[in-house]
Amino acid sequence: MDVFAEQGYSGATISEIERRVGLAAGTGSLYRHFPSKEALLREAVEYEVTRCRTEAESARAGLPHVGDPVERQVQRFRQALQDIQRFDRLFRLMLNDGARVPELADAVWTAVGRRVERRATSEEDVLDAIALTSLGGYHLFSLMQGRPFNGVPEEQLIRLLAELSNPGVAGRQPAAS
Amino acid sequence: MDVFAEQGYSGATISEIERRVGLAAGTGSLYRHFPSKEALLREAVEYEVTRCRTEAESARAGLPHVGDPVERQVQRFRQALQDIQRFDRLFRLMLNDGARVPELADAVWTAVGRRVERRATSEEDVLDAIALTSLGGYHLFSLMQGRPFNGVPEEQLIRLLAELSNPGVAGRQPAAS
DNA sequence: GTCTATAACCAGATAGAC
DNA sequence: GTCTATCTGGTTATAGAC
Repeated sequence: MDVFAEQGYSGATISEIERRVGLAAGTGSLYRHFPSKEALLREAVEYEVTRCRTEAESARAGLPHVGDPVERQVQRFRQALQDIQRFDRLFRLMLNDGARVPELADAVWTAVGRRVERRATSEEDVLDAIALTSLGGYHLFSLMQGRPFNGVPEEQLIRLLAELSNPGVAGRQPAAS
Repeated sequence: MDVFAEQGYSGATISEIERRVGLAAGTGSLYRHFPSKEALLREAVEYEVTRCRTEAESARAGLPHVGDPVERQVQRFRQALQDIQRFDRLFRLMLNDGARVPELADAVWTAVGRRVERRATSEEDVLDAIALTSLGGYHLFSLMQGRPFNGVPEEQLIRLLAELSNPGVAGRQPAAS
C-alpha cells in the first residue's frame, strides 16, 4: 500500500515492493505470494479497507459521551479528520488510479461518510458537506504543503467548524431577504 | 498536461502523448520538439501555470463591484472555486508527482491563495482556511465521486460558506467559556 | 520460501531517410 | 517536421536450483 500510494500503480515497481518487505529486489520472489501486480493491488486495497474500517470503529468505541452540543460536534469532526487521515493512502490511490479498482470508491465513501445519493439541498446537508469537504481539503492541502495548511492548526479548524455547524446554539440567522 | 494529470508522470507514455497531439505513436517524433520526458513535463507545467494565472486574472477583471458583504463573499468564493477548477490538472500532478517538480507547489499556492507562512490562529485566518479547504475538498471529492459531492450543488455550498464567513452580519457569537 | 537466471515486453531515446 | 528502424534499459513474469 505504501508504494502504491506514494508512486501510483504504474510508478510502483515490483522490485521496490520486494525491497520494502525484505525480499531481494528484482528477483521476482513476490510472485510466490501473488500471481500478478494487479492481483497484489486488489488484495492490498481490500486489506487496507478492512484495516481502516476496523480502526475507525474501535476508535469510536472508546469515546466518552459528551453533553454540550458544540463539544459533541468537536468530537465528531475530530473523528472525521482521523478517519480521513487513516484512509489517506486509499484516498491518494483513488485520485491517481481510481479507474483501476472500481470498487474502491464505494468502499471508501461508505466508510468515511455515507454517500448521499439524492440531490442534497437542505441547510443541514450543506453544513455537513462543508465540514467534510473542509476536513478533507485541509488534509490534502496540508499534504501538498508539507505542513498544516496555511499555518492553521488542526484543532482550531475543528473548533470553528463545530461552532459554525451549530445554528441552534449560536443563533446564526439566514441571509437577509 | 492532460496525459500527465490523468496518468501521473510514470503512467504517461510518450506514445500516448504523441497520439494526442496527432503524431504517429511510438515513433519518437516528440523528441524533435523536446529533449526528454522530464523536460516536456517541466515545460508543460510552466505553460499551464501561466495559462491558469492569466485566465484567473482576466476572469477577475470583468467582475462587477458588489456592495452587499455576503454577496461580495459569494463572488469571492465563486472565483476561488473556479481558480481551483482551473488549476485542477496542476493540483492532481502536485498530489501524484509533487516531488518531481519542486517549484510547482510554490507556483500554485501563490496563485490560488497566497500561502501563509506564520502560524495562523486568528478567527479570520481560520475562517479563510475553512472556505479554501472546503472549496478544495469539494472539488477533489466531487472528482472522486464523479458528480457534485454528496449531491450538494456548487452554488449552495458557496452561499452557505459566504453566510458563515460574515461574523459581522450574522452576529454569530464565539463558543461559551 | 527464497534466490539465479532468463524470457518477453515495453518504454524512453537516437540516427537517418524523406 | 515526420516517419522507419533500432538501441538500451528497466519491468513484469516464469522456470528451476537450493
